[in-house]
Amino acid sequence: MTSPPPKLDATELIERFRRYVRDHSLPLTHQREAIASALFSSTEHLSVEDLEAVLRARNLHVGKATVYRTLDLLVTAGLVIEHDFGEGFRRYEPCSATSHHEHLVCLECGKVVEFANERIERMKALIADEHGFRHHHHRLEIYGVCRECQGRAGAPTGNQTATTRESSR
Amino acid sequence: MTSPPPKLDATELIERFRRYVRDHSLPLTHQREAIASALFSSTEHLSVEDLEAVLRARNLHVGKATVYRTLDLLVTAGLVIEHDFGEGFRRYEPCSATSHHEHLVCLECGKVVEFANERIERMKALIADEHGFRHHHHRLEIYGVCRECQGRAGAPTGNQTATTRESSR
DNA sequence: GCCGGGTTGAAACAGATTCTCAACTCCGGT
DNA sequence: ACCGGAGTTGAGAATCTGTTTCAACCCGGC
Repeated sequence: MTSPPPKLDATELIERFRRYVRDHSLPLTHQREAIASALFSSTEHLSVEDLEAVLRARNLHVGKATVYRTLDLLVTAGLVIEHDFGEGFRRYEPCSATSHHEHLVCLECGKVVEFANERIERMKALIADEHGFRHHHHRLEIYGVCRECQGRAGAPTGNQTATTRESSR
Repeated sequence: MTSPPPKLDATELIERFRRYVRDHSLPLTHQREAIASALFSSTEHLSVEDLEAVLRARNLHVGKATVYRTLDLLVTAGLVIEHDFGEGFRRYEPCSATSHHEHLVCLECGKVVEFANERIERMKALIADEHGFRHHHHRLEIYGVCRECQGRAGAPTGNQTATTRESSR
């Protein structure tokens, strides 16, 4: 009922990206490859800041405008999913093999766990129907404290997953 | 199964706010009353911009810093709920009598319809459990096109509810 | 190798929210 | 009613994410 969704691997995604770019007669620039590869090589939900860190670690300099533009392209191509967890900025996730999944977000360490639930899927369609809405997409996030963080209970936060950062907003 | 949630009325909420402020030995300023009263008198999901418009219409000048600070106070007091519908800014809603409800958001006109669903409520608790999360809160929004907007199909948008505004982000 | 359209990047810009800090207001004690 | 001090206010500056601008540059077809 809830299962860990396997990801398409990075090379497969890169390949699809190349195909997409080619098929749309867009130039395949170094920057685009660098950004796509950096994002696809991660299984986290990366923010632009995270992504820039990865690029920097690889000694690549890419302007932020290009990062944003390429992310938009990847989203349009359907290879990347954009998330807004209410932190004041967006996160990007390589498109997984499983059609749709929801997120559990840890309020302490920022960890994000994915889950899929067929029943919720059906229910949201039903509810949209009931209210005369043509369903387009939805967003379900459960916020709480993960098992590990419950361990060091009440600890005044501190550590952060690769995916995370102190979110004030 | 899904029902229109009745709101606590404005005077009740104002009263609670006064009590909260008093009990915490905070000064009850004109600005605070003005902001609370403006927000409580609406059943919409107001943005700060909306709220400032209401205040302006009442011929009250309140600095935006104060608006934000008072909203934080109201949220902390548990009298107002903060929402982020991914528009790039937040909306605020007077705390309703019904414990919890979700939102249907129209992508065309920005209308927000509320609904409550006991089954989803139970399910999200279950799922958090399954993954070892101590559930804190969640967020479920269904985005689609409302009946009215389906009527003038494909119309390039345009009209907006009181609650809304063009959202680019 | 040449050309032209699409891309890039630095910097300016935009919108929401927060911070700064001097002036001011609330309110309890007198 | 008056004082004093703690907390609040507001104008503007600052911050932060994200977008736009535009001249220089790169990709890919010829």
